[in-house]
Amino acid sequence: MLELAVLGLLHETSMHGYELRKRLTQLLGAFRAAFSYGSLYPTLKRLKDSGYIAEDAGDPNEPVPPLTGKRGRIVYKLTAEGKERFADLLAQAGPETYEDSGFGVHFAFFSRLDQAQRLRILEGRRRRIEERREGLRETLTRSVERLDAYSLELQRHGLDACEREVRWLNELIASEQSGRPPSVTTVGGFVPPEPQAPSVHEPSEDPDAHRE
Amino acid sequence: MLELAVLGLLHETSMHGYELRKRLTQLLGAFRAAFSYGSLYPTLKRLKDSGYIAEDAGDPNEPVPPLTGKRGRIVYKLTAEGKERFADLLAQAGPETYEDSGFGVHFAFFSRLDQAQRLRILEGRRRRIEERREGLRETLTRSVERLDAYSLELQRHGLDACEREVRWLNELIASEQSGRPPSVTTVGGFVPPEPQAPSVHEPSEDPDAHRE
DNA sequence: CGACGGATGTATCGGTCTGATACATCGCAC
DNA sequence: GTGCGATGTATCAGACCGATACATCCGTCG
Repeated sequence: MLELAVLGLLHETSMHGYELRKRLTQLLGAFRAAFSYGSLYPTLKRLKDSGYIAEDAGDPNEPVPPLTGKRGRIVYKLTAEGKERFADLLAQAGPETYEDSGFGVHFAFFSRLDQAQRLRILEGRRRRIEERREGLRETLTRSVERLDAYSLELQRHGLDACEREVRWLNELIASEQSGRPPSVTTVGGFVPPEPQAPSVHEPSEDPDAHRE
Repeated sequence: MLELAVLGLLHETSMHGYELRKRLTQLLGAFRAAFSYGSLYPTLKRLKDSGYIAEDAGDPNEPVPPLTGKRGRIVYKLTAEGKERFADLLAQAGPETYEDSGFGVHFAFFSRLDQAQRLRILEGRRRRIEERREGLRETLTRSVERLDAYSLELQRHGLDACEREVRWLNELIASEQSGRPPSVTTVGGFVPPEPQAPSVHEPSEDPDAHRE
């Protein structure tokens, strides 16, 4: 997972470890806490040994900006093999792709996938969340007696979060299917009317209508 | 974390590993995926070696229910030291107590803490989520240009989730402060009117009014 | 009847990630 | 000029995951 994230970030710009972590934290802050240096630096070393990234000996026109002497920062750049590797990792969707952390990383680089791949991942994620949701519903209906008030409240909050995410995913999937770029300002569940030919049959209003 | 969760579950009933994992998944399904056997069984061994749990040689009145022969299930029970250990772990709130997984486990056993401890943990969690929320807000206002539409959507969804959780925590905190048990049926953000003396000043309607 | 799959049950292993820690430099404020 | 926070690289012990192995029990289907 970290590997994919690092390659993805270096795809945009060359960076050193410290900055990588900051960008990582910012980019994935929504879905996972943050990757720590304890995994970042070993990963960088591994990627370098594999030839996916290489030390970037600094642009001559930017002579080591603030840092000057000694063992300063180490800037990494993506190699051609690295780009290939990134594309492979991003496209091949293993089961962990739909887990919280994995999904966040994939989603962050969605613009590098085509529509079909995006749809596949979104639907896989939705399936995963729906399973979690069903589990919670079952717990809430079947074992109300066996759990104390706090546990129940926890289940309820989890269920609510699942339902929200499924709705979010449904909007994204509808967006993709209508060929439209991701939400312009879908803050309150409001989708702005876009000027577009009514191509297919539009899954209507029901946010839960899709198989099952 | 797993240690605390296992001790907490065995506090209620003696169980074997397989069932422990099922209960674990159910109880914490809302906040974390699940603990795997790869960490559960080593933890059980460690807890047993430490004397916090012990093999329960089966009730004589229930002579190994379905399983009969060979090396069947191993039922564990909590020892006196285990109960102490559980109380310690549950009460001492380290920084990881406010992380997703840690908070879920603590919350699940809230009924074994007193009101003051519950409030401390809820407020700590709220602080953590507020920090995450502020980070997301900053990203969304400051670096809109630098991120593509999908990354922005990810941030927005994360921000929404944070805001919801803060609101949830505020309700729980208000509940605790008014000495009332956790929500009876607070499904849609609706708090049923409860027959109770208007003890303190009731923080009114604003879900975000609390310091800051 | 036997064969097969799925739930139950215990257990280990390699690998990933975390949290703590160490250490060194830079720039700034007091 | 001295401390202090941000920048920067790096390692280590330990927690946890995913896969795998293996064995039993039970129901179903040919």
